[in-house]
Amino acid sequence: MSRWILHADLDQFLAAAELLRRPELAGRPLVVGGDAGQLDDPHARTVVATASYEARGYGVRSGMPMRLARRRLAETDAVFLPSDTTYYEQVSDEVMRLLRGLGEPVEVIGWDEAFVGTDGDPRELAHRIRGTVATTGLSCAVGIGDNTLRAKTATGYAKPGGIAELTAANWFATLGADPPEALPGIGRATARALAELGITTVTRLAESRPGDVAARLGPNRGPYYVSLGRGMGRTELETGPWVPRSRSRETTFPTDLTDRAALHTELRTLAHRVAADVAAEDRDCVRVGIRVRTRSFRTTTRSRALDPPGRGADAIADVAAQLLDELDPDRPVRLLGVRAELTEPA
DNA sequence: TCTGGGGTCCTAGGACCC
DNA sequence: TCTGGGGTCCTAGGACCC
Repeated sequence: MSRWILHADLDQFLAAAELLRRPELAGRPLVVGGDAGQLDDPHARTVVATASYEARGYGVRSGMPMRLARRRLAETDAVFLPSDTTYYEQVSDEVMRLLRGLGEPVEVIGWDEAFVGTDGDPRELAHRIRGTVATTGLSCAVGIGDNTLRAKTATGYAKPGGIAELTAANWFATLGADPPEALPGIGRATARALAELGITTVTRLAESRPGDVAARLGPNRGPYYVSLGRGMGRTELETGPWVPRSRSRETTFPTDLTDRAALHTELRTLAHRVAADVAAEDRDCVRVGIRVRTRSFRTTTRSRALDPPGRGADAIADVAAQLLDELDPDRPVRLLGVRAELTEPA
């Protein structure tokens, strides 16, 4: 247990990582997203993964359709780069290695985010984290909190590249009047459900009766949301390596597929990629799932135990094919995905 | 906003068993 | 079989995060 929790969040990570190896692009709007093969396809159905701060100045945001981003940046000297996940993982690994070298407990929670705990001076550590990250050529914002939730929420006030602090002492003064969506873990759907209960601010959420929220949002989630409103979080960090529980691959096709044989070909390709990922983990698959999204954006999933568990590509592909046959989509398919649930690691 | 890809966790209903 | 209550597993879907 740590007296203080710090949350470090790398600034515009994918764009910043690209600038590390292409410093000549500094200052120009930069947008990262899509695969290398789709970059020049004007019809590709991709979205923005990360926009640099310059690009954000033109209203470009993560998750925005790439075609819209191109339109917004049409009159600029913007640069568009495909996602290079292998490279980002390398850069991320190096940053996390340096953070672990600080001598404090570290919990990695994503490519560009980590919690660091300390019983010492949190301001001093925050500056040390920023200095350490700076040695890689990247920068980060740091949130200081008395638990994980307050630290992560604080980072929102620190971006980009600053330091902010949220504790029990200033929690409600800082965001009590904000909508519940200001809290990590509460999205649009939950916010709407809370609004129907008359809960429109963090303070009102904190003052709600857990049972009332549970009746609407579930026996565990309800009380959990109330605890979020109160600013409660963990003070214990999970410092072990991240162990994936599943591996999946999915593809959105440039144009919808209707041909059954073509769907099966794509499904097998995905299943073999998943099988390779499973084998790379040196674990077995216990359950195979597929995901089908049709033209109307309606998404359906099916899954079945793999009996016996294993990692054979054909065994995984055969179950996926069975599930697709049983689902038998009668509408044009825009996305196909295959997922493997994994055994516990050895 | 014609809406990616890779993950995690929770919920709820039905099956099944005692 | 005019029929209870509960636990657990399986499955589909929803919500959220980066």
